[in-house]
Amino acid sequence: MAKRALERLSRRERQIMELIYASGQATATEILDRLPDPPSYSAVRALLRILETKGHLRHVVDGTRYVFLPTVAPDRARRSAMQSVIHTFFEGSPEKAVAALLDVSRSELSEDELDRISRLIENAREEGR
Amino acid sequence: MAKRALERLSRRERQIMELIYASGQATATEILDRLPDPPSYSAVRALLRILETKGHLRHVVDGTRYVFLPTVAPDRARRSAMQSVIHTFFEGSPEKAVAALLDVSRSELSEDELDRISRLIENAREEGR
DNA sequence: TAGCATGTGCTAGTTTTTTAGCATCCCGGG
DNA sequence: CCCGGGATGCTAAAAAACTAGCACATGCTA
Repeated sequence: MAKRALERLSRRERQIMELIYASGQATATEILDRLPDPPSYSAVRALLRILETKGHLRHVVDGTRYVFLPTVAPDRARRSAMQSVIHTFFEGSPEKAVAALLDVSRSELSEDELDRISRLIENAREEGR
Repeated sequence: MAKRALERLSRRERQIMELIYASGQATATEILDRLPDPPSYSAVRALLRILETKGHLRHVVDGTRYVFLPTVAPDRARRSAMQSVIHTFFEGSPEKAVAALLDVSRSELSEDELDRISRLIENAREEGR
């Protein structure tokens, strides 16, 4: 699957994929509820079918409904998304990205979280040796 | 300007905006060169005009050409993009986002950069007090 | 078991996006 | 001064995206 998959989707397709990534999985109704400028229910279902055809989604049956999931493993999707942001908005510089990240979430970061983040960096440092 | 501006753009519009964010500014020709599945030159120009009309871009004249720039300050755009990724892919957790970030850029992070990143976190910690 | 609520599949049609091509303008060289 | 290259503006039309609505299936409950 292409790395820049999200890039090639239409507006609605992308909105839907992002919703599903954000929640891990979703039914047509849930998506409809969360979609901005919500279209019709049918429209959502049509898009889900298209996304499934294109290979971006799969579904499992839950009683009478379909629950949709990304075909790409969450972990892969995350890395890919992060890499993409670093490239597009931070000139490829992880450092600048971290700065913005801290800046954006400053207010909600607890001491504990900062500790854990520090530790992540220590680990990275050690593995780099 | 809406925070989720990128969300509402069409496929091509978004591709172009991302290119321009990535390079800071660009001419029609440059964009054409970098666009995946490149359309015609005219098509690119039409899209640039639309983006300008919608208020996402502005241009300055450079000799005979137009150089296009985002109307949103880079800094704002960055934060907004980062926030968006954290929300969509990391359940709103900055910690998870940092983890992925380090993971993705591990190979290219020097000791120095890790130092500077550590310092960023120290600063955040102090300001939190 | 009939009726209702909630699902899905599909098709046809509208709307938006995307595209190409032509007319025009401006600059620099011959 | 006249021409060619390289820009832009605009419009019409092709292509893609998006949408609505109908037909049918399933489970629940009165």
